Amino acid sequence: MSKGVNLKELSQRLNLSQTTVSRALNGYPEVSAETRRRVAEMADRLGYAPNSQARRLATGRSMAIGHVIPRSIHEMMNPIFLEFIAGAGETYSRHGYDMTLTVVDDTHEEDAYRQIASRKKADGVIIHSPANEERRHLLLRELNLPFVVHGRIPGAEAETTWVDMKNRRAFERATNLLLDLGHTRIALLNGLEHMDFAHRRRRGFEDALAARGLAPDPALMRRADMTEPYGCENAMAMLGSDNPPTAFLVSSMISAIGVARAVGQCGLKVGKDVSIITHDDALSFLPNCGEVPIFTCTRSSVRYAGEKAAELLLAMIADPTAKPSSLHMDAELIIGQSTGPAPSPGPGKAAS
Amino acid sequence: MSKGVNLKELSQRLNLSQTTVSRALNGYPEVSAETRRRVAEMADRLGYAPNSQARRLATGRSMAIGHVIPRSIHEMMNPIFLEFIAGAGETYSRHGYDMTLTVVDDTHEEDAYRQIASRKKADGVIIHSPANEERRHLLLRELNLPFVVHGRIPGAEAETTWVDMKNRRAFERATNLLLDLGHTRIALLNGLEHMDFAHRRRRGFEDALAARGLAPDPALMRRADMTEPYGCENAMAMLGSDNPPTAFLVSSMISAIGVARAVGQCGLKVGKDVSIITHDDALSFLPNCGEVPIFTCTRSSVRYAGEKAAELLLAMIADPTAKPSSLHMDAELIIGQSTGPAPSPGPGKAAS
DNA sequence: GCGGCCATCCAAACCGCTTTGGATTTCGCT
DNA sequence: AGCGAAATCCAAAGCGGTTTGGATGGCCGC
Repeated sequence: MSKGVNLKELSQRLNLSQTTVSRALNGYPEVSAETRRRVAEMADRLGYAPNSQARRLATGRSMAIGHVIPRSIHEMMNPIFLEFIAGAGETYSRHGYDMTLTVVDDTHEEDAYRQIASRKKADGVIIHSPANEERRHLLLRELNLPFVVHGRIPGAEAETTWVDMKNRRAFERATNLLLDLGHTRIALLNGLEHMDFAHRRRRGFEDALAARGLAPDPALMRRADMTEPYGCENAMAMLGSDNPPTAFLVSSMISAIGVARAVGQCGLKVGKDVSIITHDDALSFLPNCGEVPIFTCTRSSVRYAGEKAAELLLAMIADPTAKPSSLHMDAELIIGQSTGPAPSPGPGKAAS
Repeated sequence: MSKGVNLKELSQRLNLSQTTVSRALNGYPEVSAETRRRVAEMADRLGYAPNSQARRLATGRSMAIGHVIPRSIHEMMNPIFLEFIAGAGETYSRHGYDMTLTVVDDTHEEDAYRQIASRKKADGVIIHSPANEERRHLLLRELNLPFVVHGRIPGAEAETTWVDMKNRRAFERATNLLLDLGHTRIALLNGLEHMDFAHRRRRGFEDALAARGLAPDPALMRRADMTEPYGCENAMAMLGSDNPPTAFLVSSMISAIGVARAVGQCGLKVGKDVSIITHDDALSFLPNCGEVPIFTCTRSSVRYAGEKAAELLLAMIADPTAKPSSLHMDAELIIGQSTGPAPSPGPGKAAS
């Protein structure tokens, strides 16, 4: 635990060559057990730790994974992004990799990737929240930089490695649940639909309606950044209209909380007068659990997705020739307190 | 924009030495204008970019700032942390620094710092959310690793560089506002008080009460992770008690939303029957603005704090001999829709 | 005409590690 | 004994930059 010796000093103290010491520490076989022991002991007596820059230079691997976040992402995806990062970070550190974040404004995103590639700042990157017409994967391919996608790139599913949940399926099931409860006027508060995930969710919603011969009502569909006020304002407007929805399908817990606030402000009860189903990314600061969760939801842990995406990326780096393999996760459909049978339509309904 | 040449190849193509090329590119004076031009031109024709590992090794500076997040932090501070990071990240990239995150479980936090120091992974670090009895700064001092604190370390204010808001003052003012509105039963939903910021906030609350000769009621004080359910459940319990509060002072928007939900569920109106003041970290996904913000709040941008903390750290690295200099920011007190005069006490009050 | 001073440029050392290509010793086996 | 294989270990060559300590040549002043 002293100041910090380097390999040279360490090897001198041991009367061994740098080669042998290096090999002993890195677990190569051509060194005797006894020597290895001596080396290990001296190494930690002197508090030796290899300089990572030197090691990286020598091995040609930067032992880091890059995440570039354009401002547009982190404006809205904030909490989800961090949760993903937290999951990925664990995997990285377990494998001795570092994680570097680059915050850039949207116009410099491409530059950021080029820099990572040309200056060898990372061995691979993660693509976050792919859009409908995505181009980053083409650039990365050209730069020869391994990557995995959190989400899917439409049209490139087969040739890329990705981790995603079944967005369409989840919202289809959620919609069916509402339909089964008798709701027919269902509002959709979606995320920005130029993002792939939101696009798929809408399809799930529409498919479920169509399967029962219902057409979606454009007046009940919104798309935007998934903030709390977004949920509240739109729900308020819809509930105030003359043909209000009896149920909401919401793309994020945060907006769902806003919807719940609106419902309360209208003097209605969530789960009784108005049903809400939300997607739940299992964010740690927005727990939706307990005996009966507050919100009925489709749940899929973003954190877990981060862990898995990281594993796939590291595997890809370790063996660049391997075929792309992806992870397609089902969301859980969890019944909470926010759903109930559709209220009977007739006005002036009697009690009980 | 070709594959990627290195300095050697570049210098050969130019019939110059590596020395000269390196100097030309790094802006040293001992190279003629003409040569510099030629070098620059060829460099970008061949798409030359210096290998960062090599440069780091040669210069001995890692050009990176480390952030280590123990699991305990990111469980609860999630969104705030990311917002800070986003601010800091901008500063870093503007100065050519990288940002590396290390996610560790609490027991390995110290190891993480030791590794950063001994393997030279970063030139400095940021200490996040200091506790009441904090020890990280001692370790970092011992490791000789420059750092700045986001928040303050009690007892070490003078000898460390930090960026913090005036927590005590903010909550004192907020409490005074409520008192001025006639509220006397004010509940405090605080963050975990083993953290310095929460501790200060409570003092602000208590000081304001004391100044008017009021004693805080322990039944109206809570401390915990600032989740949404935390706000809701506790507000619910307090509002259901036989001597309920008429106002809430909350440490985080997220919990405040929970409080608002509870108020609604009790059939009461926020800003009329019950007042709420929250601290607002100006998180981008929880906007609390508009003509009249939803919540009356004390606001201080965490993002800005991140930018500033990063600047201080980089300055400190550039000149290690400089005296510690800190940034102590005032929070804005912003009147929103969630506060109003205390309702008249008498039960069975007549209308209007 | 000559020493001195800039202005330019370069060869080589160095940063701290990994890895190649032997050298040396030991040992089993015929 | 003799020999090849196996076990250990090492000197030195990278990795791709930066930086030190000169070289070289032109120009000025005396």
